[in-house]
Amino acid sequence: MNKIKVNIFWFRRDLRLQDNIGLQEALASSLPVLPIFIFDDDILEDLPNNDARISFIYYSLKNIHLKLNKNESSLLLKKGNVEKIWRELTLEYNVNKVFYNRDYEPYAIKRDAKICKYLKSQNIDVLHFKDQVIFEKNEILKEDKTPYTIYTPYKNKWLEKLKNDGLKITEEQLKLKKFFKFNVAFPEIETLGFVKSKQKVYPVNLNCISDYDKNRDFPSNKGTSYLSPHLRFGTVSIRKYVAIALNKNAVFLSELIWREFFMQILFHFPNVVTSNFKPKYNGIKWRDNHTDFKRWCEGKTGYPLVDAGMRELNETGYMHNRVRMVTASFLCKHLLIDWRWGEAYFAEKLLDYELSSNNGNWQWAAGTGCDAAPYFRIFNPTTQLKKFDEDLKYTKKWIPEFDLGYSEEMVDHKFARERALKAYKIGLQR
DNA sequence: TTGCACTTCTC
DNA sequence: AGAAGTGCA
Repeated sequence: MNKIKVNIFWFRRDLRLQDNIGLQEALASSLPVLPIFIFDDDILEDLPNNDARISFIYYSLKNIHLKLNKNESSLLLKKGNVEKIWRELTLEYNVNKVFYNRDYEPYAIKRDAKICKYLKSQNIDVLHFKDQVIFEKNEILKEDKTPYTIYTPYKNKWLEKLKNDGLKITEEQLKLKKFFKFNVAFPEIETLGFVKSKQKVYPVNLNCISDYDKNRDFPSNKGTSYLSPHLRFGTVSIRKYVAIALNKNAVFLSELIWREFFMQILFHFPNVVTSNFKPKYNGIKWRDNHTDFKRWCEGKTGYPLVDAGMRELNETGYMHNRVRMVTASFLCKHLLIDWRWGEAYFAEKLLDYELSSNNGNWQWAAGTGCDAAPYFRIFNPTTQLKKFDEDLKYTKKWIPEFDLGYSEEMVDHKFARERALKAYKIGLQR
């Protein structure tokens, strides 16, 4: 039997048709392009079947599929062991080239290396591209060619390089005709074994960007961009938003640079996944208190801003940035609980969960990270509430029973503060 | 080597 | 005003 000759584009965390570098390259190749996505069992096994991120991925893919349908093509959706699926694909089709966009997480790097090796053993060319960042792994380095570990000099170099290189956004018309013509039904979400999540993903709020620096710290303001889940799964192009930020707001742009800063930290220092970036903090003796941890998770600490934040997270999969700092600081400092516990909880709940940012920011809050908050800087959850939610609008939104008299604080601030300072000091001496 | 600078504060 | 140290040029 004659197998059909195709090139394959492999969607992963770039779930869009517009300004998708690897996809553009695939469509510029000489063969019809078969677009595929694989739900990876190794990732899925740790997630409940109604996980909101799975639903978001599913509907983003369906969207792509429907657009392809208008051009007599389809998105080929697979689920299972990634290596096994690639073996099947190469049996079914005569694959000439495979295109994808690079991913920099430790798991993805390992997985892609394995798939590359297999494909090359089958004499299939593999072409991969930078798409999810402006500057990747080794593009922003110090004079001595080592990676930056301090944000500000990294940012300065990043901005300088952008100025020199310019921002390239592909305005090119999508070559829809180049997609492989075939028609497969797109499976229902239940057929794949998933359950549609009740949590919703907000569209990007462009309006917030021009006054981002003025509004972003107030959780009841409409100052949130809601961009993060879209950047996480690539339903929007980072280049588009960097271009907007360059015109409109330097603080907003700075947030996008933080994203890349932590991505290159994770790439160069993958041990941060399990260890303190600064080993001198390894001696801290955390209180492994499961009861206290549970109260934090459920938003029952008695500190209104902490509890409102945790409840927002539990209900919606989002949490305002300012409140993320307050809740994280509270767990690490007031409760003296290992930042890894908090990191894992956020990883489970956040719609925009990104290993590099989540890890980087948790280590920042704990004081163990690169360029972290000093260990003796301990957020006062009451002062933070007064500063950033004075009218209690945010607090009351997430704690409806607030007015009926709010519960007692689970730990006294002054006591907890001193306990943390002592534990960190002793830890540093160990 | 030395001087400068360091996301998001608290009391 | 103070907290302690160190990455970077």
